[in-house]
Amino acid sequence: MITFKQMEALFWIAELGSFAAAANKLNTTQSAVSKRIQELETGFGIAIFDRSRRTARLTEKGEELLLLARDLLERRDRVVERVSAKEVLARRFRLGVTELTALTWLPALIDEIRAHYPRLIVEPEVELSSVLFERLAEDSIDLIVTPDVFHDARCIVTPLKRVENAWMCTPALATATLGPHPPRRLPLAGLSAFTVLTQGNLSGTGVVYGRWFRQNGMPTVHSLSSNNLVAQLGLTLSGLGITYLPVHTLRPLLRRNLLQIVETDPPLPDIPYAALYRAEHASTLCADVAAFAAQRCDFTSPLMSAGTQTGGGEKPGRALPGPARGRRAP
Amino acid sequence: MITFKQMEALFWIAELGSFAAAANKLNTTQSAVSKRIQELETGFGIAIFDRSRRTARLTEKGEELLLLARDLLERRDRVVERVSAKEVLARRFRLGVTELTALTWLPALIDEIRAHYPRLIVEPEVELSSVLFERLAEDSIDLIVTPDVFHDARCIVTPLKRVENAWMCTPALATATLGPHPPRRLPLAGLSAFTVLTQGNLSGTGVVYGRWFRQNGMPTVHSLSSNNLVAQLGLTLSGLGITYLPVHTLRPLLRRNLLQIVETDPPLPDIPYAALYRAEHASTLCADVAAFAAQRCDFTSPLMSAGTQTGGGEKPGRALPGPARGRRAP
DNA sequence: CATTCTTACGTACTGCGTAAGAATG
DNA sequence: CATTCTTACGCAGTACGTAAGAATG
Repeated sequence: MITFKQMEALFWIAELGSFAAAANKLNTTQSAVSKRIQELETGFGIAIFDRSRRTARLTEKGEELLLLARDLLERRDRVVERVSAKEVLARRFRLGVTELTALTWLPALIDEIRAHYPRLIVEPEVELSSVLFERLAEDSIDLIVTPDVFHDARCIVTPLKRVENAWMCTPALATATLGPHPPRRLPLAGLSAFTVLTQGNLSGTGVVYGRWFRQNGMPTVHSLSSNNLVAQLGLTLSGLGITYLPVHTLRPLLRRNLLQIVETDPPLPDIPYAALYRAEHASTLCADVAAFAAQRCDFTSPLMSAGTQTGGGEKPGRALPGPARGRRAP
Repeated sequence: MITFKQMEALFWIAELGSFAAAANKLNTTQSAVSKRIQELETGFGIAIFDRSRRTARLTEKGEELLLLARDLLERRDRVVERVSAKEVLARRFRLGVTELTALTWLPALIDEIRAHYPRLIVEPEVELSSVLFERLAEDSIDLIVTPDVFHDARCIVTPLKRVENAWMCTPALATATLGPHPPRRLPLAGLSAFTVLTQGNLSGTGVVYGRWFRQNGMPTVHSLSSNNLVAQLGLTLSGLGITYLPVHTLRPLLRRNLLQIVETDPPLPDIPYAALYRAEHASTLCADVAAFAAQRCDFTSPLMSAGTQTGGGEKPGRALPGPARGRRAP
C-alpha cells in the first residue's frame, strides 16, 4: 500500500517546494509525482497538501507524515548501506579535505576507496577546515580530513598522521635578513625581521598556530595572511617573506634549494590531522573510509618533485546523478 | 530499488520457515516470493539464503538484513497507524479480556471502538488474566482488560472501574448452614462451614483474593477451585457452595432471590480493573481504546436480567484476513 | 519420491508519460 | 496569462502466475 516512492515524492516536494521540482529530481513527471501523493492521501484518508492555493503547502497531517517519511527513508538508506556488498554499494560519498591533503595523498585515498567500493561515487571537496566543519555539522558532507582542531562530541574522530611544519623562505631572503652567519636557532622574536605570511583563522593550521603564537609570546609582526596554501607557497618562493609550511611535502623544494628552513626556538608544534564523520551515521562506509585515510595518509608530495608546478588539487569531474531510471522522454 | 514487499517476503519466510508458507501468507505464489528475495539479493549483492540445502536457511548477512527489515516494517506500520485517518485505519486489533468483561461490557466496548475506527477488525479473545499477561508480554495481543494484578514497567496501565465482590450462595444454603438467625456479619472463619468455591491462581481475582485470604488468616477450607466464572456461578446457583461473585453483575439474580449475599467481617476488598498495552507501541490506537474502555467500563450485566441463562462471552466470528490483494488464481 | 526452491515464459495490471484541463496569483 | 497542479487516456514495463525443472533428504 505505502511505498518508498511515495515517501520520496513527499520528501522532495517538501524539500524543493514544488511538485515539478520534485519530479525533476526524481527523474519523472509532475503527473507521476502528483499521483504518488494522491495515493498517499487516499491510502491514509488524509489531506497532505493544501490545494486551495497554487503553491504546495503541507497540511498539519502532512507535516507529521513528512517527518515520519523522512525518518523511514533515512533508515532505508542506512539499511542499504549496512547490508550492501561493497562491490554494489552505489551512492554519492562527499569527501571534504583541506588543500594540503588535496595536494598530497587525496588521489591515493580515492584510489583506495574505489578499490574497495568500485560503485561508489566519490565527490571530493577542497575547503578550509572551518568550512569543512560547518559542512559536516549541517550534514552536507559525509567525511572530512582536516587538522584536528575542534572536537564536536557528535563526531567520530580517527587520528591520522601529524604534519611537521617549519618556517621556510628562500635562501636569498634568509641571508639578506639574517646575514651570512645566522643563529643556529632563531628566537621567535627574530621572525619580526621578516615579512611573515600566515594562514587566517579560517584554516585549522592557522588557528592552531595563531593560538600557539600568542601562548609563546610571538610578536604580531608585519604579516600577510592568505587562505590558500598554493598561493602562500608561490609568494614564499618569490622571496616575499617567511611562512610555515609542511616539511615532508616540500622536501623536494628544500633539496633543490628553492626553499630553506629557518629553525626557530621553540620549533613549531606538529599539526595533528584527523578524519571526522558524524557519529549518528555509524556507517561501515564512513568507518572504512576513515580507516583507508589512516592507512594512506602521507603528506609527501609526488607533485613537488616535478618542479615548481604545484597546480594539483583539481577536483575530478563531478559524476552525473545516475542514469535516468524512469521512463523519461527521450 | 528496495521495496516493502521484498522485506515482507523476507520477514515471513523467516517467520514461517519456508517460501511457500510466506507466499501463502502474502496471498501470492512461491515464484513471486522467490523473485522478491532474488531482487534483494542482486540489489544488495549478497546472499540472503543458503540454498545448498533444501530448507531455507538465512545466511549471516541475511540475518542482519532480517533484523533491519523487521525494524523498517514495524516503523512503517507505526507510520500508517499514526497518520491514518481513523475512518480508513484497517488492521487487526487483538483485544484480550477476562470472562467477567466478556459477560458484561465487552459488546459496548467493541461498539465504541467500531464507531471510531470503522475499518478496524477487532479480534476479542477471552482468557484468564495470567494468559492475557503472557500474550501481552509476547506481543501476540494488542491490549488487555484484566484485574490490575501485576505491573510490568513496559506496560501503560489505564485504571478502570473497581469490581465489588461479595460472598454469595443460594438462600437455602445460607439458611441450612447458618441457621434461621445468621449473624449480621460472618467472621471469615465462619466460611469454613460452607463448601467454598474459589478461583485458581491463574485468574487475577483468584490471585488477589488468595493473597488477601492468607493475610486475613482465613482458614484453608474445604473448597473447590474453578477457572470459569460461568461454571462457578452455575455451581453456586445449584446450591453447591459459597463463592465470591461480582455484586453489580449479579444484582438481577440477587433481586430475584436466586442468590443472596453473605456479608463477612472483614468484607472482601474490591478488585481494580485496568486496560494495559505495551508502552513501546505508544500508539494513538491503543491509547484510544484504553480511553474507550475507561468510558464504557460497566460490570452490570444486561444478560443476567433475562434469567439464569448466562451463556454469553462467545467470541464473534474471526474476521478473514482481508480479501486477496494480489492477482491470485481464481 | 515427495518436498522445496528456481527458471522460463506469457500475460495482466500497475503505474507511467503525454497532453489537455482547471485554478490561482 | 503564466505557472502549478489535476485529470484523462493509452501504453509500457514490471512483476505476477502457471508450469516445468533441479536439487535435496
